[in-house]
Amino acid sequence: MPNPTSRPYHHGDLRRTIIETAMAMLHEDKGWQFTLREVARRAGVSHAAPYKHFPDKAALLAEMALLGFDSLHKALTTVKPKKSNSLRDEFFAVGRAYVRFGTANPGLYRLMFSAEAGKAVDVHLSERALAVFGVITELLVRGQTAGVLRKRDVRGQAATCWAQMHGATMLTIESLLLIEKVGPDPLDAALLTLLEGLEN
Amino acid sequence: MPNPTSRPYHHGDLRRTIIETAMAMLHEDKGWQFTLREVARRAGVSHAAPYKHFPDKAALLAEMALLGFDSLHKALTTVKPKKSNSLRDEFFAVGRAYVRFGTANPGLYRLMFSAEAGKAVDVHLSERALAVFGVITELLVRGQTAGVLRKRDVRGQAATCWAQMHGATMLTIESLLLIEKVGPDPLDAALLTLLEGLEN
DNA sequence: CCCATAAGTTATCACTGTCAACATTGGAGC
DNA sequence: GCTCCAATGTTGACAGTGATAACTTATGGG
Repeated sequence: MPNPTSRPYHHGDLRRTIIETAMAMLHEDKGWQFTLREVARRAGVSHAAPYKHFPDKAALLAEMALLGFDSLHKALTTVKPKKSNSLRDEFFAVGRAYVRFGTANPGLYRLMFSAEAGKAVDVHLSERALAVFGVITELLVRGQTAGVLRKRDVRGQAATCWAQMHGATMLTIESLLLIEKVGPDPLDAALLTLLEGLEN
Repeated sequence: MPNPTSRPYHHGDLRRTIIETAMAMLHEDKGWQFTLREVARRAGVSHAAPYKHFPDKAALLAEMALLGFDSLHKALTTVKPKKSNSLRDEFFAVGRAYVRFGTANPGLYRLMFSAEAGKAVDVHLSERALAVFGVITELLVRGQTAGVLRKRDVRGQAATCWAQMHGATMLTIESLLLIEKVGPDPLDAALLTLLEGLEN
């Protein structure tokens, strides 16, 4: 007979719970300890239960990384510059949103670009990860057709922008771009310099 | 009596051997397994021997990261543009040297900017790590005084350059800047765009 | 020559990822 | 409504890891 005070034998939606618990742990970011057993413990489930939903620790991490790319993609596409419709404003808005996502979720962001997420290449080349690249590309294409940006290879430009944003994000996360060392607002300075290198 | 065929009880220079072995393992980069015990095994020493020279696994990693920064610093300072002395050439030479260092030593480079190297902040803020930042800054200052570069806050410019190079390096290491996806030479394109954003 | 101490070893602990064997349950088909 | 199966969860085990303690060896300054 089922004990009414204890949780039922079958959890019901353990897969989601595991991911959410793991995300929460990643968010706490305590020195990058991330044990599968601790996830199970926090989810109130035995240490082997996660293996019924993920073949591997790496599989769970890969799943989380992909969710991170989805989240980042949404953060970039839902950003709306306040009033002006100028490409410059949009460029800054997207850039700030990107870095803000990273600094708000440092553990997740690190995971997304870490080799730990299984065979990293597979994760990164996933459509969901490339969607982020697509947002930048689309923005640049519009800038080129509007005549605001120089007409160069747009993939190269997009790679440049991505590298700049990724670099700024990582250096911020790792506390390398300390404000007192590097000036008042390194991000805006970086975005401005980058934009001016792209503009006509 | 000492057995002449076996290694002597005291290794003699185990600290150096450990670091070199660990560096070699990092260079092989086989999926980022990095076991202290495996290091000891390869060094032909018992699994607890490294603890006589490093208090921690993190301490060894931190030491290696610092050596990496030294190495990167040397790579940047010893680069000599072939003939021309123009700042543009030097800028490209330094940028290429930076990314080349990262792609040539992906494991080490990842470690240098990874949170795993102990309290990462301490490592990064070390004088030896900031020396790399200094190389960029010095180059920019010269460019500004020569009137080639815009006279803006040089720390912000240096941060921008560092972020660009770091981002390009990481995206290359993680196989994200695939040539076929992104154009013929994303690095040169990025450096050119960056430079044009800095120039007068 | 002696012996304190640095430097290496073995043994052990708690913990992890992973797997196999077992237990429980919800639900599809009769 | 009953039965059985597959999905889901549990327990127990194994090898491998970081770390520490207790022990052993050799080296060099007095």
